Amino acid sequence: MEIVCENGARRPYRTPSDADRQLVRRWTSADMSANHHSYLLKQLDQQRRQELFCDCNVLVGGRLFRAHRNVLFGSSGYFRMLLSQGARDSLEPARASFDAFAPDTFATILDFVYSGHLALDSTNVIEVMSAASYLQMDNVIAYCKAFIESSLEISTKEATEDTQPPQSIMWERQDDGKDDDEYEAEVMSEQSSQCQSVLETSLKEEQVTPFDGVSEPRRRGTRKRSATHRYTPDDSSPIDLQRAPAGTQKADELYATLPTIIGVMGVFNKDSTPTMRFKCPFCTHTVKRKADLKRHLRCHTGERPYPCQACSKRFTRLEHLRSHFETIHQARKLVCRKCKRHVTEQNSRVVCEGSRRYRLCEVCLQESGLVAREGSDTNTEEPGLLLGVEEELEGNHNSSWGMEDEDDLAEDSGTDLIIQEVEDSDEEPSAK
DNA sequence: CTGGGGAGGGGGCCC
DNA sequence: GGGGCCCCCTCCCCA
Repeated sequence: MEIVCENGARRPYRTPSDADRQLVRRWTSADMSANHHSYLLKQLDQQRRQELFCDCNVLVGGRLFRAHRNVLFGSSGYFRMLLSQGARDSLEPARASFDAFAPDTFATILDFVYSGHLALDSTNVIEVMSAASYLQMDNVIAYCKAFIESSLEISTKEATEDTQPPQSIMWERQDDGKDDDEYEAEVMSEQSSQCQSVLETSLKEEQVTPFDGVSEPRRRGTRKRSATHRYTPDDSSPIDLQRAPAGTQKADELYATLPTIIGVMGVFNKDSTPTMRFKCPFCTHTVKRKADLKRHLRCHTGERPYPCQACSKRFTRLEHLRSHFETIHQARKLVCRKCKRHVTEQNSRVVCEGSRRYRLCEVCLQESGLVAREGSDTNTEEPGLLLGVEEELEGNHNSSWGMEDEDDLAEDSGTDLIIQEVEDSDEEPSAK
């Protein structure tokens, strides 16, 4: 068998060897694919910039962006929904308009779609993330999350190294054939492991409990006893996405940086009017009120602004602190801890064990053989004395629910309160 | 091993 | 928007 070339020359046909096949296979796989994708994307980007074959007009805040519906369709869940609803074969350009976010924000996202380069910095990351959430672009959201975590990590390092953080980070997608989910998982995994290692290092150095920056929310009702955050002087410094301190005002600051577009359309009311809900930029949770979102953000930032005066345990909410204090340290519940019967102020006594207090009825008190002993950790108080203590605690209740400096608190607490300074541990002082 | 209760965390919603 | 209440859930401890 012979092969006739274009110039008329004849060559004998040779069965391809294994080496030939390997060469072809190698050449047609990764490199060629990557080059082809890159080349194609560049061509599309050039066409977009020259407004060639653009069949989609996007109006954002009065500024017109022209793009290809195929590209938008393939990049955004929102456009996928939008474009699949319209006439598929229509020659008319598709149209979309957004007033919810800034033109520059959309330009950043559109540049990413056409180039794989996402230009993030501390001033635009939240807005880009929110816009991406609106446009249902999970990969952009993942990059923004990674950027925020990276910024927090940089600030942690900076606290010890005192170096200037980078002003911005350009996230560039590696064209390695991975789909969005794989890439997102990889980015998040990488960032997570980096943050984890930094946290472990700082824990060893500072012997403090970890703050995990912008973390995944704990499952509802999940308690993490080891995550109690201790107040430090740095806690009062405000958060900056570029240099985020392990502090207490993170939710407030994050909340302040939230752009207006964080509001998303939710389900429709009975009268067909849409309800506005506020979506958390870090998870899928939505709330009706913006103030509730602020509260929710604390479960991502890990901040616990309300320390217990008695045991230094910290809480995310004042009401949780109050409940804790009344239950653990004030014995407000008129229930005998031993027999569980309801009691009154008159027929019960408060037993103090360390900083913990609980009530025992007179019967259980006698059975337990508890007597007041000077200098003992376990003692009981006469009702009169108890009343005086509670009045003082009431005063504390009104003046400051644990927002004061803990050193001062220890002094102010006085001997009557029988409040002990606990070790720097998250465990409750044992009452057993 | 299991069930009950205490403690704490988080969401919804009212004032 | 903040404070507060109620409810539900989960974890932990203990009998």
